[in-house]
Amino acid sequence: MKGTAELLKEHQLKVTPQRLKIVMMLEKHGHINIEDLYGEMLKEFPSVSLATIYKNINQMIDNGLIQEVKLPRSKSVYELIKDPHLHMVCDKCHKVEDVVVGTEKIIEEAEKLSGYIITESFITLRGICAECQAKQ
Amino acid sequence: MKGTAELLKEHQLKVTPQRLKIVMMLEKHGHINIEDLYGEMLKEFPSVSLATIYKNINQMIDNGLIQEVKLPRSKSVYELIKDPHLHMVCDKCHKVEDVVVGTEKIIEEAEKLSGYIITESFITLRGICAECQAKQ
DNA sequence: CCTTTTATGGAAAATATTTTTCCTTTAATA
DNA sequence: TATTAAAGGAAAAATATTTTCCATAAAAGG
Repeated sequence: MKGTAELLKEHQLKVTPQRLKIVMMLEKHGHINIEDLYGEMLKEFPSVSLATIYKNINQMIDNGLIQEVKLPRSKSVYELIKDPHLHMVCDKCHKVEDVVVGTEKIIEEAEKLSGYIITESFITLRGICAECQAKQ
Repeated sequence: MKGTAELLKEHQLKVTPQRLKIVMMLEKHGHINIEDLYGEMLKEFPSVSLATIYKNINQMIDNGLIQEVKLPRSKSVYELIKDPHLHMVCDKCHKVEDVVVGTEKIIEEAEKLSGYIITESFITLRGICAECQAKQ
């Protein structure tokens, strides 16, 4: 397993305590929004600034370490970049999960119908997660 | 064909000149963001307020007439609600187009893998449109 | 039509979100 | 260590969105 500090260095980002914490939060939660990230950061760095959060998130995006995930009906979350996957959002508990599903069929059909050459796909599915189904 | 005023009435929205213009812009452009919509509105209603744009857009969303489309790397656009479709965004000219593609396969596989019951899907594909390919 | 009711539009203020500036401190590297 | 470049934090600025308040306009009934 790759260390968090190494991950930062590989993306040309100096290793600072704040950045380590941000990446560790992403590793732990998978997906997190600015507000929640700021709240968590405050616990460990009581004087951290929202500007620091934004500056770091934007740099991590620019350097290809993380990406923004725009979700229907809610604020964007951020995640470490990994193999292509789609997102599932639960309408009840609002958790976000990754799922790896083959998308070649859809992409080929869309290319054929539209004439586009497609370079990237963004797929989000809304529904009720298994746990919330069980709770009803 | 259905009149614009009727469309508003069907969604419990009073017919006002400003609302007619907003819906006509959506009918004409297909997709438009707040900034561009405001710019177009100003041409016909020089004293229109951005608050009016936002209030109306939000009401039209609440009443099921339009929906927000969140796009990667750019501002949200709005569109009239119609049959399910996915969005294609051109990296060169930034236009947004609808394409109707069967998504059952992906959704079934995602449901099976995740245990979710899926109620809605949001798919956006990035690439180069046919016209921009021809231009190179 | 005219009146009444209720919602809308617009101006301004308020709130929320994101970015920038400026200066001190810290990380990297020699 | 000493040096250099970049990062963090406070505050302000910029941007985006929502709310408030009131005059006006749309809808519906008489």
